[in-house]
Amino acid sequence: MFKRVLLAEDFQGENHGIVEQLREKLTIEILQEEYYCDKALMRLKVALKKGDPYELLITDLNFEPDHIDRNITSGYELITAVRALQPDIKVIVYSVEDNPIKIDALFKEQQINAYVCKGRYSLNELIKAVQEVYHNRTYFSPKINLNAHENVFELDAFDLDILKDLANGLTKKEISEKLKQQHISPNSESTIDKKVSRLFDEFEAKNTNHLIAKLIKLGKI
Amino acid sequence: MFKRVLLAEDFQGENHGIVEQLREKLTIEILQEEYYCDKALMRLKVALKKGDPYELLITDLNFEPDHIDRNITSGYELITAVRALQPDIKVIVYSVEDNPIKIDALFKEQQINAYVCKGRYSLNELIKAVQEVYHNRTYFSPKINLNAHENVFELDAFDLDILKDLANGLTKKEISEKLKQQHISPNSESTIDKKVSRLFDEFEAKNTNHLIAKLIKLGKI
DNA sequence: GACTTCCTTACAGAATAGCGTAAGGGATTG
DNA sequence: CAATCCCTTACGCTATTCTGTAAGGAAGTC
Repeated sequence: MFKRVLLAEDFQGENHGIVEQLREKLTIEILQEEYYCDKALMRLKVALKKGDPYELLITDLNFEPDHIDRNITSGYELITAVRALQPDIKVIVYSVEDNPIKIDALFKEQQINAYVCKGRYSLNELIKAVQEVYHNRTYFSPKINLNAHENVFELDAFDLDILKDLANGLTKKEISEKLKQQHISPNSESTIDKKVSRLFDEFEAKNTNHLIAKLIKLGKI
Repeated sequence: MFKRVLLAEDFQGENHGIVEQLREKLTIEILQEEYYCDKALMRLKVALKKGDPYELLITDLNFEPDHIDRNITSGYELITAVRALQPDIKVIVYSVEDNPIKIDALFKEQQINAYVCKGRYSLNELIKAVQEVYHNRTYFSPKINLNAHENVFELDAFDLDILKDLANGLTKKEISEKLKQQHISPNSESTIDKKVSRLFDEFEAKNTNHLIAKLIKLGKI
Protein backbone atom coordinates (compact mmCIF):
# COMPACT_ATOMS: atom_id res chain seq x y z
CA MET A 1 0.00 0.00 0.00
CA PHE A 2 0.98 3.65 -0.38
CA LYS A 3 3.34 4.78 2.35
CA ARG A 4 2.91 8.54 2.05
CA VAL A 5 -0.45 10.12 1.28
CA LEU A 6 -1.44 13.79 1.28
CA LEU A 7 -5.05 14.96 1.70
CA ALA A 8 -6.33 18.42 0.74
CA GLU A 9 -9.93 18.99 1.86
CA ASP A 10 -11.30 22.18 3.40
CA PHE A 11 -14.47 20.88 5.05
CA GLN A 12 -13.60 19.67 8.52
CA GLY A 13 -16.31 17.02 8.60
CA GLU A 14 -15.21 15.39 5.36
CA ASN A 15 -11.55 15.79 6.27
CA HIS A 16 -11.96 13.96 9.57
CA GLY A 17 -14.19 11.34 8.02
CA ILE A 18 -11.64 10.57 5.34
CA VAL A 19 -8.67 10.41 7.70
CA GLU A 20 -10.52 8.21 10.15
CA GLN A 21 -11.66 5.82 7.43
CA LEU A 22 -8.30 5.56 5.65
CA ARG A 23 -6.59 4.85 8.97
CA GLU A 24 -9.13 2.16 9.80
CA LYS A 25 -9.28 0.37 6.49
CA LEU A 26 -5.80 0.79 5.04
CA THR A 27 -2.28 0.73 6.39
CA ILE A 28 -0.73 3.98 5.33
CA GLU A 29 2.41 4.97 7.16
CA ILE A 30 2.12 8.69 6.77
CA LEU A 31 -1.24 10.32 6.11
CA GLN A 32 -1.10 14.10 6.25
CA GLU A 33 -4.24 16.25 6.01
CA GLU A 34 -4.40 19.88 4.96
CA TYR A 35 -7.21 22.45 4.73
CA TYR A 36 -5.64 24.83 2.22
CA CYS A 37 -4.18 24.24 -1.25
CA ASP A 38 -1.15 26.39 -0.56
CA LYS A 39 -0.26 24.45 2.56
CA ALA A 40 -0.72 21.15 0.75
CA LEU A 41 1.66 22.26 -1.99
CA MET A 42 4.19 23.36 0.61
CA ARG A 43 4.06 19.95 2.29
CA LEU A 44 4.64 18.33 -1.05
CA LYS A 45 7.64 20.54 -1.83
CA VAL A 46 9.26 19.90 1.51
CA ALA A 47 8.73 16.14 1.28
CA LEU A 48 10.17 16.10 -2.21
CA LYS A 49 13.26 18.00 -1.10
CA LYS A 50 13.82 15.64 1.80
CA GLY A 51 13.74 12.71 -0.59
CA ASP A 52 10.56 11.29 0.92
CA PRO A 53 7.99 12.35 -1.67
CA TYR A 54 4.28 11.71 -1.30
CA GLU A 55 3.01 8.96 -3.57
CA LEU A 56 -0.66 9.96 -3.63
CA LEU A 57 -2.58 13.21 -3.46
CA ILE A 58 -6.27 13.13 -2.55
CA THR A 59 -7.83 16.53 -3.18
CA ASP A 60 -11.15 18.34 -3.22
CA LEU A 61 -11.92 20.71 -6.11
CA ASN A 62 -13.59 23.62 -4.31
CA PHE A 63 -11.92 25.41 -1.43
CA GLU A 64 -13.82 28.11 0.42
CA PRO A 65 -12.32 31.57 0.53
CA ASP A 66 -11.34 32.68 3.95
CA HIS A 67 -9.63 35.46 5.90
CA ILE A 68 -6.34 33.85 4.84
CA ASP A 69 -4.81 35.03 1.56
CA ARG A 70 -4.55 32.36 -1.08
CA ASN A 71 -2.28 31.74 -3.98
CA ILE A 72 -3.91 28.56 -5.24
CA THR A 73 -7.68 28.72 -4.96
CA SER A 74 -8.92 25.43 -6.41
CA GLY A 75 -8.10 21.77 -6.57
CA TYR A 76 -7.67 22.11 -10.32
CA GLU A 77 -4.86 24.63 -9.88
CA LEU A 78 -3.36 22.52 -7.12
CA ILE A 79 -3.12 19.50 -9.37
CA THR A 80 -1.44 21.58 -12.08
CA ALA A 81 1.11 22.90 -9.61
CA VAL A 82 1.72 19.47 -8.10
CA ARG A 83 2.19 17.82 -11.47
CA ALA A 84 4.75 20.45 -12.44
CA LEU A 85 6.84 19.48 -9.42
CA GLN A 86 6.24 15.77 -9.30
CA PRO A 87 4.79 14.46 -12.58
CA ASP A 88 4.54 10.84 -11.47
CA ILE A 89 2.45 11.40 -8.34
CA LYS A 90 -0.94 9.67 -8.28
CA VAL A 91 -3.99 11.92 -7.90
CA ILE A 92 -7.48 11.14 -6.65
CA VAL A 93 -10.09 13.90 -6.82
CA TYR A 94 -12.82 13.82 -4.16
CA SER A 95 -15.55 16.40 -4.71
CA VAL A 96 -19.30 17.06 -4.95
CA GLU A 97 -19.01 17.82 -8.65
CA ASP A 98 -21.20 15.40 -10.62
CA ASN A 99 -21.05 16.86 -14.10
CA PRO A 100 -19.60 14.05 -16.22
CA ILE A 101 -18.18 16.53 -18.73
CA LYS A 102 -16.12 18.31 -16.10
CA ILE A 103 -14.97 15.01 -14.63
CA ASP A 104 -13.99 13.75 -18.07
CA ALA A 105 -11.92 16.88 -18.49
CA LEU A 106 -10.03 16.09 -15.28
CA PHE A 107 -9.05 12.67 -16.58
CA LYS A 108 -8.06 14.01 -19.97
CA GLU A 109 -6.43 17.33 -19.12
CA GLN A 110 -4.96 16.55 -15.72
CA GLN A 111 -4.49 12.80 -16.08
CA ILE A 112 -5.99 12.18 -12.67
CA ASN A 113 -6.10 8.55 -11.59
CA ALA A 114 -9.49 8.44 -9.89
CA TYR A 115 -12.60 10.49 -9.25
CA VAL A 116 -14.80 9.96 -6.20
CA CYS A 117 -18.05 11.88 -5.89
CA LYS A 118 -19.08 12.95 -2.39
CA GLY A 119 -22.22 11.11 -1.35
CA ARG A 120 -23.68 8.31 0.73
CA TYR A 121 -21.00 5.79 -0.15
CA SER A 122 -18.09 8.08 -0.92
CA LEU A 123 -15.79 6.77 1.82
CA ASN A 124 -16.23 3.19 0.68
CA GLU A 125 -15.59 4.38 -2.85
CA LEU A 126 -12.52 6.27 -1.76
CA ILE A 127 -11.02 3.18 -0.15
CA LYS A 128 -11.66 1.28 -3.33
CA ALA A 129 -10.21 4.11 -5.40
CA VAL A 130 -6.99 4.14 -3.36
CA GLN A 131 -6.62 0.39 -3.82
CA GLU A 132 -7.28 0.59 -7.55
CA VAL A 133 -4.87 3.45 -8.05
CA TYR A 134 -2.24 1.59 -6.03
CA HIS A 135 -2.51 -1.17 -8.62
CA ASN A 136 -2.14 1.35 -11.43
CA ARG A 137 -5.77 1.31 -12.41
CA THR A 138 -8.24 4.20 -12.62
CA TYR A 139 -11.51 4.55 -10.73
CA PHE A 140 -14.56 6.77 -10.79
CA SER A 141 -17.83 6.79 -8.85
CA PRO A 142 -20.45 4.54 -10.43
CA LYS A 143 -23.19 7.16 -10.06
CA ILE A 144 -21.41 9.44 -12.50
CA ASN A 145 -22.36 7.08 -15.28
CA LEU A 146 -26.01 7.14 -14.33
CA ASN A 147 -26.15 10.90 -14.41
CA ALA A 148 -24.75 10.86 -17.90
CA HIS A 149 -27.80 8.97 -19.10
CA GLU A 150 -30.33 11.05 -17.16
CA ASN A 151 -29.96 14.08 -19.31
CA VAL A 152 -29.88 13.04 -22.88
CA PHE A 153 -28.86 16.59 -23.40
CA GLU A 154 -25.67 17.88 -21.87
CA LEU A 155 -24.23 21.36 -21.78
CA ASP A 156 -20.73 21.39 -23.17
CA ALA A 157 -17.98 23.69 -21.96
CA PHE A 158 -18.76 26.26 -24.63
CA ASP A 159 -22.44 26.42 -23.70
CA LEU A 160 -21.53 26.77 -20.04
CA ASP A 161 -19.16 29.65 -20.73
CA ILE A 162 -21.81 31.55 -22.64
CA LEU A 163 -24.52 30.88 -20.07
CA LYS A 164 -22.34 31.96 -17.18
CA ASP A 165 -21.42 35.16 -18.98
CA LEU A 166 -25.07 35.88 -19.74
CA ALA A 167 -25.98 35.24 -16.10
CA ASN A 168 -23.25 37.70 -15.17
CA GLY A 169 -24.91 40.40 -17.22
CA LEU A 170 -22.78 40.39 -20.36
CA THR A 171 -24.46 41.06 -23.69
CA LYS A 172 -23.94 38.71 -26.60
CA LYS A 173 -21.79 41.31 -28.28
CA GLU A 174 -19.57 41.51 -25.21
CA ILE A 175 -19.29 37.73 -25.04
CA SER A 176 -18.32 37.61 -28.69
CA GLU A 177 -15.60 40.20 -28.15
CA LYS A 178 -14.35 38.38 -25.06
CA LEU A 179 -14.03 35.13 -26.98
CA LYS A 180 -12.15 36.86 -29.77
CA GLN A 181 -9.72 38.35 -27.27
CA GLN A 182 -9.14 34.90 -25.81
CA HIS A 183 -8.68 33.49 -29.32
CA ILE A 184 -11.45 31.01 -28.76
CA SER A 185 -13.41 29.90 -31.80
CA PRO A 186 -16.26 29.99 -32.66
CA ASN A 187 -16.84 33.49 -31.43
CA SER A 188 -19.29 35.32 -33.68
CA GLU A 189 -22.41 36.93 -32.24
CA SER A 190 -24.41 34.92 -34.73
CA THR A 191 -23.10 31.60 -33.47
CA ILE A 192 -23.80 32.60 -29.89
CA ASP A 193 -27.33 33.48 -30.97
CA LYS A 194 -27.76 30.06 -32.53
CA LYS A 195 -26.31 28.18 -29.57
CA VAL A 196 -28.61 29.93 -27.14
CA SER A 197 -31.64 29.51 -29.39
CA ARG A 198 -30.98 25.79 -29.51
CA LEU A 199 -30.90 25.75 -25.72
CA PHE A 200 -34.33 27.45 -25.70
CA ASP A 201 -35.66 24.40 -27.52
CA GLU A 202 -33.78 21.89 -25.37
CA PHE A 203 -34.94 23.34 -22.07
CA GLU A 204 -38.27 24.69 -23.26
CA ALA A 205 -37.41 28.27 -22.39
CA LYS A 206 -39.15 31.29 -23.87
CA ASN A 207 -36.18 33.63 -23.70
CA THR A 208 -32.81 34.16 -22.02
CA ASN A 209 -34.29 35.17 -18.66
CA HIS A 210 -36.32 31.99 -18.59
CA LEU A 211 -33.38 29.80 -19.64
CA ILE A 212 -31.00 31.23 -17.06
CA ALA A 213 -33.58 30.94 -14.30
CA LYS A 214 -34.27 27.30 -15.16
CA LEU A 215 -30.61 26.32 -15.40
CA ILE A 216 -29.64 27.99 -12.14
CA LYS A 217 -32.49 26.24 -10.39
CA LEU A 218 -31.30 22.97 -11.95
CA GLY A 219 -27.85 23.70 -10.56
CA LYS A 220 -26.25 23.59 -14.00
CA ILE A 221 -24.77 27.06 -13.87
CA MET B 1 -24.65 16.02 28.47
CA PHE B 2 -27.29 14.64 26.09
CA LYS B 3 -27.76 10.92 26.47
CA ARG B 4 -29.51 10.16 23.21
CA VAL B 5 -28.60 11.93 19.97
CA LEU B 6 -29.77 11.24 16.43
CA LEU B 7 -27.80 12.30 13.36
CA ALA B 8 -29.25 12.58 9.85
CA GLU B 9 -26.57 13.26 7.23
CA ASP B 10 -26.36 11.66 3.81
CA PHE B 11 -22.72 12.33 2.94
CA GLN B 12 -20.62 9.49 4.29
CA GLY B 13 -17.54 11.63 4.83
CA GLU B 14 -19.37 14.23 6.90
CA ASN B 15 -21.35 11.56 8.70
CA HIS B 16 -18.23 9.69 9.82
CA GLY B 17 -16.43 12.90 10.69
CA ILE B 18 -19.27 14.05 12.91
CA VAL B 19 -19.69 10.73 14.67
CA GLU B 20 -15.98 10.39 15.30
CA GLN B 21 -15.68 13.90 16.64
CA LEU B 22 -18.75 13.78 18.88
CA ARG B 23 -17.53 10.50 20.34
CA GLU B 24 -14.09 11.94 20.98
CA LYS B 25 -15.06 15.29 22.45
CA LEU B 26 -18.35 14.59 24.23
CA THR B 27 -19.77 11.77 26.31
CA ILE B 28 -22.99 10.80 24.61
CA GLU B 29 -24.41 7.45 25.61
CA ILE B 30 -26.28 6.71 22.44
CA LEU B 31 -25.34 8.36 19.17
CA GLN B 32 -27.20 6.97 16.18
CA GLU B 33 -26.40 7.98 12.63
CA GLU B 34 -28.72 7.73 9.65
CA TYR B 35 -28.31 8.48 5.93
CA TYR B 36 -31.98 8.96 5.01
CA CYS B 37 -34.68 11.23 6.46
CA ASP B 38 -37.27 8.47 6.49
CA LYS B 39 -35.02 6.15 8.46
CA ALA B 40 -34.18 8.91 10.93
CA LEU B 41 -37.86 9.58 11.53
CA MET B 42 -38.47 5.86 12.03
CA ARG B 43 -35.72 5.68 14.64
CA LEU B 44 -37.28 8.62 16.43
CA LYS B 45 -40.73 7.05 16.43
CA VAL B 46 -39.47 3.76 17.79
CA ALA B 47 -37.42 5.42 20.51
CA LEU B 48 -40.40 7.54 21.52
CA LYS B 49 -42.64 4.50 21.76
CA LYS B 50 -40.12 2.66 23.88
CA GLY B 51 -40.04 5.59 26.30
CA ASP B 52 -36.42 6.39 25.51
CA PRO B 53 -36.84 9.41 23.24
CA TYR B 54 -33.94 11.15 21.57
CA GLU B 55 -33.11 14.50 23.12
CA LEU B 56 -31.28 16.02 20.18
CA LEU B 57 -31.54 15.80 16.40
CA ILE B 58 -28.62 16.92 14.26
CA THR B 59 -29.67 17.10 10.63
CA ASP B 60 -28.47 18.20 7.22
CA LEU B 61 -30.87 20.12 4.94
CA ASN B 62 -30.17 18.56 1.57
CA PHE B 63 -30.41 14.84 0.99
CA GLU B 64 -29.43 13.39 -2.35
CA PRO B 65 -32.02 11.42 -4.28
CA ASP B 66 -31.17 7.81 -4.74
CA HIS B 67 -32.48 4.50 -6.02
CA ILE B 68 -34.43 4.26 -2.76
CA ASP B 69 -37.91 5.78 -2.72
CA ARG B 70 -38.34 8.63 -0.31
CA ASN B 71 -41.21 10.07 1.63
CA ILE B 72 -39.34 12.91 3.28
CA THR B 73 -36.83 14.49 0.93
CA SER B 74 -35.28 17.35 2.92
CA GLY B 75 -34.10 18.27 6.37
CA TYR B 76 -36.76 20.96 6.46
CA GLU B 77 -39.52 18.40 6.09
CA LEU B 78 -37.81 16.10 8.56
CA ILE B 79 -37.83 18.80 11.23
CA THR B 80 -41.51 19.48 10.63
CA ALA B 81 -42.34 15.78 10.97
CA VAL B 82 -40.15 15.38 14.04
CA ARG B 83 -41.63 18.40 15.79
CA ALA B 84 -45.13 17.06 15.19
CA LEU B 85 -44.21 13.89 17.09
CA GLN B 86 -41.92 15.29 19.73
CA PRO B 87 -42.26 19.08 20.06
CA ASP B 88 -39.68 19.50 22.80
CA ILE B 89 -36.76 17.83 20.99
CA LYS B 90 -33.72 20.01 20.38
CA VAL B 91 -32.65 20.50 16.77
CA ILE B 92 -29.29 21.47 15.30
CA VAL B 93 -29.09 22.01 11.55
CA TYR B 94 -25.74 21.23 9.92
CA SER B 95 -25.58 22.20 6.26
CA VAL B 96 -23.66 24.01 3.53
CA GLU B 97 -26.43 26.60 3.21
CA ASP B 98 -25.04 30.06 3.97
CA ASN B 99 -27.94 32.30 2.98
CA PRO B 100 -28.77 34.25 6.16
CA ILE B 101 -32.37 34.75 5.05
CA LYS B 102 -32.99 31.03 4.78
CA ILE B 103 -31.22 30.36 8.06
CA ASP B 104 -33.26 33.05 9.77
CA ALA B 105 -36.38 31.33 8.49
CA LEU B 106 -35.25 28.08 10.12
CA PHE B 107 -34.96 29.75 13.51
CA LYS B 108 -38.29 31.56 13.14
CA GLU B 109 -40.46 28.97 11.40
CA GLN B 110 -38.97 25.77 12.76
CA GLN B 111 -37.62 27.05 16.07
CA ILE B 112 -34.35 25.26 15.55
CA ASN B 113 -31.83 25.61 18.38
CA ALA B 114 -28.61 25.96 16.43
CA TYR B 115 -27.26 26.32 12.91
CA VAL B 116 -23.79 25.12 11.94
CA CYS B 117 -22.47 25.86 8.46
CA LYS B 118 -20.26 23.20 6.87
CA GLY B 119 -16.73 24.50 6.46
CA ARG B 120 -13.17 24.46 7.78
CA TYR B 121 -14.18 24.67 11.44
CA SER B 122 -17.62 23.09 11.33
CA LEU B 123 -16.81 20.16 13.62
CA ASN B 124 -15.45 22.49 16.30
CA GLU B 125 -18.55 24.62 15.85
CA LEU B 126 -20.79 21.59 16.07
CA ILE B 127 -19.26 20.56 19.41
CA LYS B 128 -19.83 24.06 20.70
CA ALA B 129 -23.36 24.09 19.33
CA VAL B 130 -24.22 20.85 21.12
CA GLN B 131 -22.89 22.24 24.38
CA GLU B 132 -24.77 25.51 23.98
CA VAL B 133 -28.01 23.79 23.08
CA TYR B 134 -27.57 21.47 26.06
CA HIS B 135 -27.58 24.58 28.24
CA ASN B 136 -30.72 25.85 26.52
CA ARG B 137 -28.96 28.44 24.44
CA THR B 138 -28.94 28.91 20.70
CA TYR B 139 -25.90 28.89 18.42
CA PHE B 140 -25.08 29.73 14.83
CA SER B 141 -21.86 29.80 12.81
CA PRO B 142 -20.06 33.13 13.15
CA LYS B 143 -19.48 33.44 9.40
CA ILE B 144 -23.23 33.72 8.79
CA ASN B 145 -23.31 37.12 10.48
CA LEU B 146 -20.96 38.72 8.02
CA ASN B 147 -23.22 37.90 5.12
CA ALA B 148 -26.28 39.25 6.91
CA HIS B 149 -25.15 42.85 6.59
CA GLU B 150 -24.78 42.67 2.84
CA ASN B 151 -28.41 43.08 1.91
CA VAL B 152 -30.48 45.47 3.93
CA PHE B 153 -32.81 45.82 1.02
CA GLU B 154 -36.04 43.87 0.92
CA LEU B 155 -38.24 43.01 -2.04
CA ASP B 156 -41.94 43.78 -1.63
CA ALA B 157 -44.75 41.61 -3.01
CA PHE B 158 -45.06 43.67 -6.19
CA ASP B 159 -41.35 43.39 -6.95
CA LEU B 160 -41.48 39.66 -6.36
CA ASP B 161 -44.42 39.19 -8.72
CA ILE B 162 -42.61 41.00 -11.51
CA LEU B 163 -39.34 39.17 -10.91
CA LYS B 164 -40.97 35.76 -10.86
CA ASP B 165 -42.81 36.52 -14.08
CA LEU B 166 -39.59 37.69 -15.72
CA ALA B 167 -37.81 34.53 -14.53
CA ASN B 168 -40.66 32.56 -16.09
CA GLY B 169 -39.97 34.13 -19.45
CA LEU B 170 -42.73 36.76 -19.64
CA THR B 171 -41.97 40.05 -21.38
CA LYS B 172 -42.70 43.33 -19.66
CA LYS B 173 -45.62 43.88 -22.00
CA GLU B 174 -47.08 40.53 -21.03
CA ILE B 175 -46.63 41.29 -17.36
CA SER B 176 -48.35 44.62 -17.82
CA GLU B 177 -51.31 42.95 -19.54
CA LYS B 178 -51.49 40.26 -16.89
CA LEU B 179 -51.65 42.86 -14.12
CA LYS B 180 -54.40 44.76 -15.95
CA GLN B 181 -56.44 41.58 -16.30
CA GLN B 182 -56.06 40.97 -12.58
CA HIS B 183 -57.04 44.59 -11.87
CA ILE B 184 -53.81 45.17 -10.00
CA SER B 185 -52.44 48.69 -10.05
CA PRO B 186 -49.92 49.97 -10.96
CA ASN B 187 -49.69 48.00 -14.17
CA SER B 188 -48.14 50.09 -16.94
CA GLU B 189 -45.12 48.86 -18.83
CA SER B 190 -43.39 52.08 -17.89
CA THR B 191 -43.80 51.48 -14.18
CA ILE B 192 -42.51 47.95 -14.49
CA ASP B 193 -39.49 49.38 -16.32
CA LYS B 194 -38.86 51.79 -13.48
CA LYS B 195 -39.27 49.18 -10.75
CA VAL B 196 -36.82 46.82 -12.41
CA SER B 197 -34.33 49.61 -13.12
CA ARG B 198 -34.37 50.52 -9.43
CA LEU B 199 -33.58 46.89 -8.60
CA PHE B 200 -30.60 47.06 -10.97
CA ASP B 201 -29.20 49.79 -8.73
CA GLU B 202 -30.09 48.01 -5.49
CA PHE B 203 -28.47 44.73 -6.45
CA GLU B 204 -25.78 46.13 -8.72
CA ALA B 205 -27.03 44.25 -11.75
CA LYS B 206 -26.22 45.18 -15.33
CA ASN B 207 -29.46 43.88 -16.84
CA THR B 208 -32.39 41.56 -16.24
CA ASN B 209 -30.39 38.37 -16.81
CA HIS B 210 -27.88 39.46 -14.22
CA LEU B 211 -30.55 40.52 -11.73
CA ILE B 212 -32.50 37.29 -11.99
CA ALA B 213 -29.35 35.19 -11.69
CA LYS B 214 -28.27 37.06 -8.58
CA LEU B 215 -31.65 36.88 -6.89
CA ILE B 216 -32.13 33.19 -7.56
CA LYS B 217 -28.69 32.49 -6.15
CA LEU B 218 -29.59 34.59 -3.11
CA GLY B 219 -32.70 32.48 -2.72
CA LYS B 220 -35.02 35.47 -3.05
CA ILE B 221 -37.01 34.18 -6.01
C1' DG C 1 -16.06 14.91 -58.68
C1' DA C 2 -20.65 15.54 -56.96
C1' DC C 3 -23.32 15.31 -53.03
C1' DT C 4 -24.78 15.67 -48.36
C1' DT C 5 -24.29 17.22 -43.71
C1' DC C 6 -22.81 20.07 -40.10
C1' DC C 7 -20.89 24.23 -38.39
C1' DT C 8 -19.74 29.08 -38.63
C1' DT C 9 -20.70 33.55 -40.05
C1' DA C 10 -23.01 37.75 -42.03
C1' DC C 11 -27.00 40.18 -42.54
C1' DA C 12 -31.80 41.83 -42.05
C1' DG C 13 -36.00 42.86 -39.75
C1' DA C 14 -39.40 42.85 -36.03
C1' DA C 15 -39.86 42.69 -31.11
C1' DT C 16 -38.14 43.78 -26.68
C1' DA C 17 -35.09 45.97 -23.25
C1' DG C 18 -33.18 49.86 -21.15
C1' DC C 19 -33.12 54.68 -20.20
C1' DG C 20 -34.26 59.43 -20.30
C1' DT C 21 -37.77 63.21 -20.49
C1' DA C 22 -42.09 65.07 -19.53
C1' DA C 23 -46.87 65.39 -18.01
C1' DG C 24 -50.38 64.59 -14.60
C1' DG C 25 -52.49 63.13 -10.05
C1' DG C 26 -52.56 62.51 -5.08
C1' DA C 27 -50.70 63.56 -0.58
C1' DT C 28 -48.35 66.60 2.43
C1' DT C 29 -46.57 71.01 4.09
C1' DG C 30 -46.28 75.86 4.97
C1' DC D 1 -53.64 78.35 -2.28
C1' DA D 2 -49.01 77.47 -3.70
C1' DA D 3 -45.12 74.56 -3.38
C1' DT D 4 -43.15 70.23 -3.00
C1' DC D 5 -42.54 65.35 -3.18
C1' DC D 6 -43.67 60.85 -4.77
C1' DC D 7 -45.75 57.78 -7.85
C1' DT D 8 -47.78 56.50 -12.25
C1' DT D 9 -48.00 56.84 -17.04
C1' DA D 10 -46.96 58.07 -21.94
C1' DC D 11 -43.58 58.66 -25.31
C1' DG D 12 -39.30 58.45 -27.86
C1' DC D 13 -34.75 56.85 -28.80
C1' DT D 14 -30.99 53.55 -28.93
C1' DA D 15 -29.15 48.99 -27.87
C1' DT D 16 -30.07 44.35 -27.63
C1' DT D 17 -32.65 40.18 -28.43
C1' DC D 18 -34.69 36.82 -31.22
C1' DT D 19 -35.70 34.79 -35.57
C1' DG D 20 -35.13 34.04 -40.11
C1' DT D 21 -32.33 33.52 -44.68
C1' DA D 22 -28.29 32.77 -47.11
C1' DA D 23 -23.44 32.03 -48.14
C1' DG D 24 -19.15 29.66 -47.39
C1' DG D 25 -15.94 26.06 -45.43
C1' DA D 26 -14.68 21.45 -43.51
C1' DA D 27 -15.50 16.65 -43.33
C1' DG D 28 -17.39 12.59 -44.79
C1' DT D 29 -20.07 9.51 -48.33
C1' DC D 30 -21.20 7.54 -52.64
